Amino acid sequence: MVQNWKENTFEKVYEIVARIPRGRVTTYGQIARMIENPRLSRAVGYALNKSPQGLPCHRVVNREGRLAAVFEHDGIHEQRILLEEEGVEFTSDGRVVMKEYMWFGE
DNA sequence: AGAGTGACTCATA
DNA sequence: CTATGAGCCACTC
Repeated sequence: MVQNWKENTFEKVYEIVARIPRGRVTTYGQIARMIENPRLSRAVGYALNKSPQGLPCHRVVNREGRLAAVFEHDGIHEQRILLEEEGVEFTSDGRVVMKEYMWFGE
């Protein structure tokens, strides 16, 4: 059915995010490619904004290796703490070492 | 239907 | 490196 393809797409986004292994990160664009909509990166971000609770959205970063500014409150990046707990390394710029920790799915 | 916005990305300068 | 413009999709008014 095509009537709720949108919900389907969003569901896929949630599934993928929930599927990100511990200690790994991925990007919006990568998720978009996984759901066969490479140009959906923007909508993916929107979907994550409306994402249900319990989703490890802190493992989703942009191409630079940084997470959305909304995750930062009072000058503290909670995502960094969470990811560091999982073993993800950061550069001195505060960016994730994408080369080592970017997840391309299975 | 049209315009504005946003957790994005890419190409140029 | 930063700054801009453009393309993309979904949502809201």
